[in-house]
Amino acid sequence: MKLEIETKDGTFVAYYSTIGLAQLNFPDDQRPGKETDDAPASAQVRTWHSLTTKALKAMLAGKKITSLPPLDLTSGTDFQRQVWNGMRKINLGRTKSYSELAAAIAKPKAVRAVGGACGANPIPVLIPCHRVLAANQKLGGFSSGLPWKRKLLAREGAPLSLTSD
DNA sequence: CCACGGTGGTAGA
DNA sequence: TCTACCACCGTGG
Repeated sequence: MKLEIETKDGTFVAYYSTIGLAQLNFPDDQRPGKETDDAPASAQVRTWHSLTTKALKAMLAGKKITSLPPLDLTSGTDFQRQVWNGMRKINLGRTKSYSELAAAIAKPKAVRAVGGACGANPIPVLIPCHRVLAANQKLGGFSSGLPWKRKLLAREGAPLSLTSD
């Protein structure tokens, strides 16, 4: 099930499975989604979508998220889910480096793999992959465009010493 | 600044 | 299996 979200920053696209929110795309991001059918959204999906919309707009405004729909992370591997869970613990306005995050899930040497897991994150913004920086406070990468990463961090007031354009 | 080796996980052949 | 990627990190010119 595919539904759009209009924001001041463009139109995001959310995909829902029977479990919950499965994917969120940035505006103009053509990442393929798991669209199953075009039946009308069930009452449950509409409830989820309203939560997603509210949460996304809060994030874009740099505000704290109060509630989230259930997330369908079954597309990821165990390792990727560990990483995603780990980064959901990073608070608003805080950042962690890839190596700190690797240490947080008890795999201090799996640093590069953590980077890979961030890129595989199907639900950016709500799973705050943008709060993960490289070691020296450098920006690192971002699959859907570095400008978004900068923008999100700036909106929530995260410290950005070096921007490494 | 750049080059390089050591890493762990993933996708594809 | 084996191999070639990586949103990394430290060290060393």
